[in-house]
Amino acid sequence: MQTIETKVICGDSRELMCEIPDNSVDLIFTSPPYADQRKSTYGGVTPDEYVDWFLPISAELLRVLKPTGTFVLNIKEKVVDSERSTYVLELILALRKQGWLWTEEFMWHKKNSFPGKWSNRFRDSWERLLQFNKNKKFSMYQDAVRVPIGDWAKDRLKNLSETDKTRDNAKNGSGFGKNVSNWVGKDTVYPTNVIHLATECNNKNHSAAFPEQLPEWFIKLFTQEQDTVLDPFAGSGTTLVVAQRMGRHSIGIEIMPEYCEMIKDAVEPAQQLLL
Amino acid sequence: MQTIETKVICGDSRELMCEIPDNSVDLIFTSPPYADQRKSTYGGVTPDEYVDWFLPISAELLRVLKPTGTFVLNIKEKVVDSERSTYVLELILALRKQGWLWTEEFMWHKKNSFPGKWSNRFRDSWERLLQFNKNKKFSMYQDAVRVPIGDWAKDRLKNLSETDKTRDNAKNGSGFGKNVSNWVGKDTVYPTNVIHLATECNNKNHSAAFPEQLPEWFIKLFTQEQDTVLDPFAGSGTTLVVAQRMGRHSIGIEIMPEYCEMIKDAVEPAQQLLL
DNA sequence: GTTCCGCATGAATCGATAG
DNA sequence: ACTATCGATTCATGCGGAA
Repeated sequence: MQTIETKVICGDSRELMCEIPDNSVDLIFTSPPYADQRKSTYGGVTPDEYVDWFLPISAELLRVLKPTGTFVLNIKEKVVDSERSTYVLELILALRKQGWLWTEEFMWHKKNSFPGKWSNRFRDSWERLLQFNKNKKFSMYQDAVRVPIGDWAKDRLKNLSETDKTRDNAKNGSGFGKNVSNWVGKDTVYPTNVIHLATECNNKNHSAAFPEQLPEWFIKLFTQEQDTVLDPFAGSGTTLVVAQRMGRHSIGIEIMPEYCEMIKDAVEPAQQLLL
Repeated sequence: MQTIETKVICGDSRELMCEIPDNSVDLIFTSPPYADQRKSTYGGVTPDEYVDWFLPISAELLRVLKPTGTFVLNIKEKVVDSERSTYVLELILALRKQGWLWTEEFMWHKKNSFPGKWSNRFRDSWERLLQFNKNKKFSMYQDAVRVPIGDWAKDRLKNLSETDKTRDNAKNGSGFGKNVSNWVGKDTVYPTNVIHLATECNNKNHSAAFPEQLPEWFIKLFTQEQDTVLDPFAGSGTTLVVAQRMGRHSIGIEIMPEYCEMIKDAVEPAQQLLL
């Protein structure tokens, strides 16, 4: 019997992250408020201010993340005056200067982004998932996210299986059939850096910025049970809910009181995990 | 009867672009050599040098492009020392300083990306298609690239009963209901900014960096017949071949003599177009 | 004339080994 | 220590020969 802790902190990430000890977090997964032209909305930071606003927070993230931990940032720049803003590009460069390694850029392909039409552009149906690390060596559990092999394989391999396996065994004779081991259990493969998920329909009363499968995928990939996940912009709490369900400790910080209450309702204060 | 001209120039883009008149090109579609760690390979430019190497070329591109024209750049940064290089980000910022507008970033999802397995990353399965313009107003022929409606949309529309539509119309007036009425009975929709194509499998004697459908899509989207397409890094000539077949004039520049000959063999010197 | 299957082949990346 | 080269790993695709 193990306890899974899910901690919700209400307030500003810039002030409250000091409560979190150094090198204590295995995964940071967050989707910060995107820069917006309009001020005075939730987290209304303009594109110009964005990097300066973010850097103090990421400095704290760098402090609390374990050396083997990973920071995943879900973000997509908006269109301002017919152009894509460049603040995300500038943020990546600034984070590297701050000491982060920019390990990878995953792409989330939002399959069913809602229809719409503009004269000078098509619907935006992808978002960036930027992976940053403190060191070149970090924890990654690739087998946790294997996916079924593509449909092409079913057609190609269906008549091939039994006869081909025996033939390969006979031919090699001596050694342990190298090829055979490749074919056996070949119904899953490793994924790529393109993540194919539908956006969630907001069937509940609150809408999340991303579907539960998105944090789930990264939590599987970068953490094990009993590890700790941090979301400094918890929003409606999707990351925390998923982390708790998956047996990971989690910490969420959220500045909007109504979201805070929502998260507290959504998560159990302490969940018992059977080991 | 109209003549379609396909011009192949052998040599260095930096020197030979001066032959092209100002404001004469409708679309630049190119895939420059990606930055490479090793020197002394084809186009061996290191990541550090890349921006400085590219800017003189893009200055010429800015000159020859029509005010309503579009520049599409296919590129993807490699991994260097366990990190993604940042030269593409820096290039985008530098191009904006040079006067280009960064209108959009399309995503090419390569379904059959190069295989491999590593301890710290998955296979890279996408490339950037950066769209730059000289002005906010540019030519775009969206109807030319309509795609068959996706299965998800079929399901969605199928389950959408009359009452649903009325209710939605009543609820928020504009928006969903209106769009749906546009959709009903249609079997094509506008695409998104994610392009889903497999790379060409080179069992032929020529290999191209990208499949013909890639330039084809952008040529459809940004040009009409009799327009002019430029590829300053023509490579095996895919862009030119496609442009010619689609009834667009084209100019290609290529520095490697053997590729040059290949292109000249692949394209007809002057194609007769029946109007 | 179809359909089926074997095979080669990539805009790759890491880690070990060698100079 | 620092760089250059090489082998191992892996999967979707289209061609061509076979059934």
